[in-house]
Amino acid sequence: MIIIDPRSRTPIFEQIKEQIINLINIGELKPHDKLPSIRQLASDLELNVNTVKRAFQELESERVTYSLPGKGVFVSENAVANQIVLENAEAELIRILASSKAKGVSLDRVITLAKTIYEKGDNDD
Amino acid sequence: MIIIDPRSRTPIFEQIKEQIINLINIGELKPHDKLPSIRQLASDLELNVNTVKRAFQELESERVTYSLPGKGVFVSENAVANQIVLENAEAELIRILASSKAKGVSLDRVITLAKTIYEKGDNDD
DNA sequence: ATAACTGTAATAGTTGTGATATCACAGTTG
DNA sequence: CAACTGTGATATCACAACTATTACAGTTAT
Repeated sequence: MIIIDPRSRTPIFEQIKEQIINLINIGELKPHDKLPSIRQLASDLELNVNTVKRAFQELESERVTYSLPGKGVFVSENAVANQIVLENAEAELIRILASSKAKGVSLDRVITLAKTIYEKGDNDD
Repeated sequence: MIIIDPRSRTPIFEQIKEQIINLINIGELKPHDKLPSIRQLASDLELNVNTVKRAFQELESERVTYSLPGKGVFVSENAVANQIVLENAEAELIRILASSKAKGVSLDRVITLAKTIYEKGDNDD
């Protein structure tokens, strides 16, 4: 369900967040679906509970999920294309785009790269 | 010449690198131009010498500059649109684009943001 | 009610990184 | 020689990511 790359510069808790959000966006997870338990996921991914907890905590603070102590963590009603997530993603993207421009990456090149990434994979047909 | 934002999440040494590279790309700094001395720049920006040193060190390892101990640091002959810098910038951009996609940012939105950023400012006519 | 699950909380320790503060060394220039 | 330049090394601080461990409280099924 979720794959972690320990060697990535992207923090593990971020990878978890990202993949859960993606699963929601592609419809693999639907509103009110139950996520794997923090302990179970930590065990499966061979991570510490705190790491998974942090990912889930941030997802909840961004209104992607809600948690019921004792029961589990669930996908929020309005989780698809979540506004807070979108805004954060765009803010980061804008930073990197400005940096790319400063470093000499052309606009055409940016668009080419974007199209390449968006075209490949993750079809749900 | 260079402006540092201490509150940015981008490390200071990265900000220095980026702005020097940008100055080179827009022609403000030309090959064999002398950069301000490490100590001078550190003093001007109210930073530690080591922080500036690190920026300059990485610029040199990326062949953007070369240093002559006792004389100073200078812009490399082939510094414009430097290959190593470009590749690093693109690698980071690709990561963020993949992340943006996962988080639900549309391709159209990416292109719009890119165009906005690339259109404004920094003209050298 | 007890066992086995769930999320939550707190503390401590490790590692890596960004940044500072200092001191020392060596080459260059006036 | 004095004053500049880059270089090197060390120590220290702060913060972030991650792990380890222990504990507490709500839920569910037997």
